[in-house]
Amino acid sequence: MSTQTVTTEGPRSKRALILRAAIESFGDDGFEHTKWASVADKVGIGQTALYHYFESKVHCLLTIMSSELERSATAFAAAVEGQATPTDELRAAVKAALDVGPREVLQARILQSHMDLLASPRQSEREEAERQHARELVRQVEHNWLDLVERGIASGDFAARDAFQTSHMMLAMILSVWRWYREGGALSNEDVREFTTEALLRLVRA
Amino acid sequence: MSTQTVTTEGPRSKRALILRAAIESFGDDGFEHTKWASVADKVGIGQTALYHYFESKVHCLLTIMSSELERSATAFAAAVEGQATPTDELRAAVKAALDVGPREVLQARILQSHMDLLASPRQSEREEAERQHARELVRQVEHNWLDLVERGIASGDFAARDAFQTSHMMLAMILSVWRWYREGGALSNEDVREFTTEALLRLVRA
DNA sequence: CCTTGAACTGAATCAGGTTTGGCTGTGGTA
DNA sequence: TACCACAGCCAAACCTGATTCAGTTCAAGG
Repeated sequence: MSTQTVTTEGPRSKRALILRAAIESFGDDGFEHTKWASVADKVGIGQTALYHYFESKVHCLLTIMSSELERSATAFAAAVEGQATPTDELRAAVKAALDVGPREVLQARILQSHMDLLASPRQSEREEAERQHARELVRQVEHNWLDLVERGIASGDFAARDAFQTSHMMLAMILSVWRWYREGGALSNEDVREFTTEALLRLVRA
Repeated sequence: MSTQTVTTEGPRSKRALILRAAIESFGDDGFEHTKWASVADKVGIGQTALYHYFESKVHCLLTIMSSELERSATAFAAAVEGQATPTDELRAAVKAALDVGPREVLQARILQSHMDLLASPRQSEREEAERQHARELVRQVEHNWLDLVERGIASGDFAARDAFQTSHMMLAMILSVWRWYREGGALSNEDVREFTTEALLRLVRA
């Protein structure tokens, strides 16, 4: 028995396929609107087989959210690494945040739409663990930006203003892009990055 | 028979009470997490009585969203009315958007969390009608801000930059407040309004 | 009184996520 | 070679919570 979800991926594992299918479905049709069974269909397995890999539909969602958070946290660190000034760091961080493929866009949208899920505790042990993990990563991402702002203020590159509000606002400005941005729309990814970077700099510059 | 929802409020109608209870529950615990029946309990009626007023749980949610959109659209119009310059208009609009009571904060949060619901069509007629209505109001609100930006650019008060991206970003900056703001927290409503207004002005000013 | 319709209800029904119990095939090992 | 453990899978039963059914109550108007 047991719905002991796998931690070490076996060679025949369909975990990655399920995640991929779930991201597409959740991203395109919305989480509550997609039937868990339809994800199974997409992968080509029975509905109950899903429970071999995830404890529940929500657990799968939390996993997707964590993975997106993980990506954006590490991308930030990598981008900022070795930049000369806070201004350059900011440019690099924005590029890292916005220069992503279509799957990451979907993940970002999914993450944003269900951020509130991280607020209240989960019944199940594994779900709760995943939630805690995601919360930690959120803190990490927020901390990354807060730190950047504070470095900028300390160095005099950025104006001395409430760093907390500033960093939250920056994050909101960046993430808001996914609300309206569509691949192949009037504005290219490059355009958006350029605009967003300048907007952020206008916001913080001394 | 029929679940013909009431359009003209009768004197014994509990519609307003239901909405009030639903806003509290959806706002505090989240829409998917609150049981429709518990809303009925809160009001003191049987679960099925809810269907006399709303076609479904989602229909109630859509109604709440519309009402919040309506409020913010008209508040914007009223605030901007009669201001001398686009800069003054912006100040007034931000004040109108952020100077709201606790119930409106909840409604704003509910609205944001379920914006994606407006994307895909609904099965039921009345739900779909309410969705269309809400979409129209969203367009209206976005249009309000876009217009403001364009007026500002035309008058030379604001710098000439992509008005579409600018207005979306402004909206995001304002709405992001509800993600972290809590009544009685370290920052007063006044503080936040002040900070946000200045941030927006820095963003658009020529 | 009698009728009408808003307001309401308890008892089904239904949909979808989840649990149960068991089957299959592969890789390691005695 | 025989066997074992366990990842991977499934059909059918189950449970929860939203929704529908088939009425009942009650206040106002004629």
